[in-house]
Amino acid sequence: MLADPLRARIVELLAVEALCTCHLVEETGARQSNVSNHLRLLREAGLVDSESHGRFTYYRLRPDVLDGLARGIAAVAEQARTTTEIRRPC
Amino acid sequence: MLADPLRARIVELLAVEALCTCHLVEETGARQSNVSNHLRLLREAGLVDSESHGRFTYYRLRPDVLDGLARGIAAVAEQARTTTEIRRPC
DNA sequence: CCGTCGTATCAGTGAGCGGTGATGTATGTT
DNA sequence: AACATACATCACCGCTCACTGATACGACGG
Repeated sequence: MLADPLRARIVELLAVEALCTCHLVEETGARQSNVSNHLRLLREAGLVDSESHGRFTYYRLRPDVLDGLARGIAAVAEQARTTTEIRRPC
Repeated sequence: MLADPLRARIVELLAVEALCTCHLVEETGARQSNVSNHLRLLREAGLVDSESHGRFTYYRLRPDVLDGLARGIAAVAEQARTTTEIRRPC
């Protein structure tokens, strides 16, 4: 999900401030339909919230979701760190 | 990277204990070549370490790398949380 | 030394995904 | 009402990538 370059860039930009699609199109240099498609995926993944203001649609990140993701990875890391050195035989 | 189901499963399994390829093949039910290919990617990504023991190759997670990943995501979340509500005009 | 086991590598294949252009849909402006 | 703007959606194309089967290679046991 975050592996895609354009999606990662969008997330970076949204981390700084809430932006609408046209801003993201400017900043990334990507086509409008392309940006819109990625925003759709991010929305469906629950990573961003969209808010309509007239003709504009502002997007912002959902820090709680990102935190949950970070926590999940950190938990795996922690579990790996406390791994017993006993190895299962083949 | 972690989005792939099989790769995610492998990481989960390796979080519990160090395992060799044959174990991962058993546990996941995937083909040996498939598992081996994914382990190659995980190795190249620096997420796992491999250690040869005779015919066997044991894999273990690198908690520091996972932690770095988690920290990176948490940093973005934190930045997003302190975002000013001032919006750039269109 | 030959066969088996554990693993890595490779070419081929099919599905999924990112990118594009065209079109649709509101909203705002004149 | 007519038009422009901001955005979403859709069908199509091209490429990447996960998966497979075959093959190669080293390690061990007979």
